[in-house]
Amino acid sequence: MSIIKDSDESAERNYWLMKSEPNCFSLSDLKNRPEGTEPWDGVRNYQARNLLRDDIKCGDGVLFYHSNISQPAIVGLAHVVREGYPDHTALDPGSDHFDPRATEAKPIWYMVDVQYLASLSAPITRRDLSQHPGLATMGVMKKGNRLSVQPVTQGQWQAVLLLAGMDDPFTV
DNA sequence: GCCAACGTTGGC
DNA sequence: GCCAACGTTGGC
Repeated sequence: MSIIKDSDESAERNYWLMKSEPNCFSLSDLKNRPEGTEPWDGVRNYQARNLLRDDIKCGDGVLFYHSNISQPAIVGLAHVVREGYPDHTALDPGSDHFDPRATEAKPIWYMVDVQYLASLSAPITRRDLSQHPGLATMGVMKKGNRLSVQPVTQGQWQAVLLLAGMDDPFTV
């Protein structure tokens, strides 16, 4: 929530960073989905669940981050096209993300749908981030941080786009 | 492959 | 409610 008074709707937009292991689900996997859209399922962490269920809204911007590889990096942009709804993979005994405690009435786990927007012409690596004063403080850079969905400030979002040499997809 | 950091579980 | 044990994440 911005404290700066602004009648522009863009002031309502929030920004997030979402991690994915590209061996599991990469940015190009997202791009190749129908409509470039995919449910962000399988999150099994309560802090991230709360964000998915309560805070992440349609139209929010997403930095797509590849983790657990030799060069972890922000690789692209996405946006939220459907707000928090029950993650049905928790109910599926055949799913890797099955949770026997989850029921239709009490789903426990939630997800959002994200849609591909753009790939960065060059990934922004952790080294790049660490050398940028405005980005070195990002949550993803903190040692031991393993939140797979985490908030990003508008300033960080803009700094990433500036570094990437891209126009903000949300500005006209 | 190593290992530090973290979240969760479960005994008490 | 405490806390040790454990499993997982994820950078390096």
